[in-house]
Amino acid sequence: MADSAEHPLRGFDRSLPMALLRAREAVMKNFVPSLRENGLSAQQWRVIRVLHENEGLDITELAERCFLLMPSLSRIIQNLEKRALVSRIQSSIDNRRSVISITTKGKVLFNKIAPKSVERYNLITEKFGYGKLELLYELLDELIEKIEVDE
Amino acid sequence: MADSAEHPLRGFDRSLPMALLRAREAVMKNFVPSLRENGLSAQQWRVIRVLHENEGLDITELAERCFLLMPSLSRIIQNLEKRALVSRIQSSIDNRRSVISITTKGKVLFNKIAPKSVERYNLITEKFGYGKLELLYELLDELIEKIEVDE
DNA sequence: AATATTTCTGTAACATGTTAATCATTTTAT
DNA sequence: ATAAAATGATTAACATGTTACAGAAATATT
Repeated sequence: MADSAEHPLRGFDRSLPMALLRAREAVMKNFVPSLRENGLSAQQWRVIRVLHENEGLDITELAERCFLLMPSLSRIIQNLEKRALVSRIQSSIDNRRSVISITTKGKVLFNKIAPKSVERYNLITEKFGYGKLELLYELLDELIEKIEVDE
Repeated sequence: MADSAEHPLRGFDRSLPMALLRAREAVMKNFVPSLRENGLSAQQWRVIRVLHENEGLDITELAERCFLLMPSLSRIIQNLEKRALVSRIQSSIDNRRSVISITTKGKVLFNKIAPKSVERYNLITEKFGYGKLELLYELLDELIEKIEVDE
């Protein structure tokens, strides 16, 4: 009864990855432009934000927390470094490792953008409802957790 | 009381876009490899899938249904066309318009991959629970709807 | 100590995301 | 009918996603 013969492929509009993608796009819309005004992509903003929360991370750790793959992050750091928004220090203990930090200039940019992020989040909370938002977080966390068990 | 002074920027781990992205990645993991075995990216699969559901779409319509931007879709179609998985017919009514259809070869590939997609979906349903999954869909739909009102 | 293995990081190559610009074809306005 | 505006699709240019590979340094094994 649970075999695929009785559960044909869901209509594309009802596929879970698409629903998640659409929701993400809706949430990000109207925030990306304000990032662009400040010369940042969404991914660059992720890096700045994580480094602001947690100064001095090696690139592997940073990739995990930003949920970026190493090759992408490698290029992003090179870009941000050129613009002096982050700095790189070679570890003296382990010569393979680089430690990345946010610069003062990066912090200034963070402080300029952060209020817009908060504003966006507050608007969404207001429109959708605090309780539902919390419920959504719980469901998403549980979904991830249960999928990733023995996988 | 709802001003940003009392609601500072959420920890990055609790940001809604990240939660949605992580959930999406978890859902797609272990399906992308089986696509790759068949020489398709996730986006190419989306196009094949939508064309299988709905044969004969112009590129603008296809972009909307696949949730792809036109430049991406334009390249993807060129790729799939070279591989004879889709075909393009110039509209005789409107010379600007191209109508894209899935080929027999494309349908064969679809039928090869679709069961794996169903299998993946069934596994997730089993692990997460049917009721919760439906609830998640409803929440995501409502989130999108409420965000997009007058925006 | 010498070798093998693992780890950290980077590069290569190609596909896609994203904004802007372009080009041809319709459609609208005058 | 003609000029202006809108539309469908593509290309350009750059950033990122993704898999595979490579190089250097640390660690483990022998």
